[in-house]
Amino acid sequence: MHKQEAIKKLKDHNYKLTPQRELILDIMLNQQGYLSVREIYEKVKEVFPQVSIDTVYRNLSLLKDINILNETTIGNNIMYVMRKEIHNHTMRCLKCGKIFELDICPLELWINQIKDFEIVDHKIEIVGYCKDCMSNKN
Amino acid sequence: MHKQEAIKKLKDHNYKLTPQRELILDIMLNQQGYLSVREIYEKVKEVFPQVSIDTVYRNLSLLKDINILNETTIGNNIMYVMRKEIHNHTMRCLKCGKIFELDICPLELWINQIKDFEIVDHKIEIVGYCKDCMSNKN
DNA sequence: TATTAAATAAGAAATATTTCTTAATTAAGA
DNA sequence: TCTTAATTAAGAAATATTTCTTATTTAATA
Repeated sequence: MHKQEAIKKLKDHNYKLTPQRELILDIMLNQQGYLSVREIYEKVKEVFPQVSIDTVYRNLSLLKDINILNETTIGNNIMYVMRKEIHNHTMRCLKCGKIFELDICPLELWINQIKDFEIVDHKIEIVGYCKDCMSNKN
Repeated sequence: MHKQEAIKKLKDHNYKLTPQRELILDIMLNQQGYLSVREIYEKVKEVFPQVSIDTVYRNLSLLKDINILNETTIGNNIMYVMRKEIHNHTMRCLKCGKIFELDICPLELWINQIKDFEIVDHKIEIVGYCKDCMSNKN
């Protein structure tokens, strides 16, 4: 997702491009992994110290509603990440051979925590049994 | 980590094996991925409806202290998983070729959310630059 | 530039999470 | 079975997160 694309989506829905909203967009565009609301709020405050946390909640939720961000819940925690169009990760069924796209990247949750390694690329290969083959593996 | 091993660790530290503590251990042993404190608390309550959430916090923290559980923070959320001895996932440096062990499995955070697929195995391959080679890639 | 619907900050309110205190209970070993 | 240090439940307290209300400000378009 490019910035112009995101801005167009906002306009198409008659939402305004406020400085706060644009900053949140920039933060998410410059971020590989998932961030919690609090982490995003802290980053916004660096530029707008007076920002209301309500503004952050409101905008993240809105950006999710118009499919700019993906929202996920880990434990009790709401987290956001830029939406991806390309699906690099798949699950392959050992029985029927069907390939299922993983619309999430498990690595994105960890990327922020890996400090001593500059990640260039990664592959994830999951194998197992799909819904249809689960009960009939032979 | 097997149950007897965990119990021995408790005894070695002069900790008692209470029913609540044993249940928490069982829950974690029967769980592939990370769970939040709340998720664990809900499971404990199914057996001990009167359990205090403080008991859950206390025991999880204790089990982490004696290296039975791994604790991680995702966003604002504390999560726990059984400690693994086997490191299946590595990061390989493109420059010096060194292999670094990943003591976490990024997939464990997602495993609980994958409902329609029975995972048998998975591989994660990360490539990039290690700390020493980051600034000198040629 | 004037208009107006959308968005904002501020603060309160509602929930949720985490830690603490205390008195009662209990696991484990003598 | 007795003893005792460890553990517990209960409830309060301290924090943290999320939502709501209101008055004010502002982006976008005419």
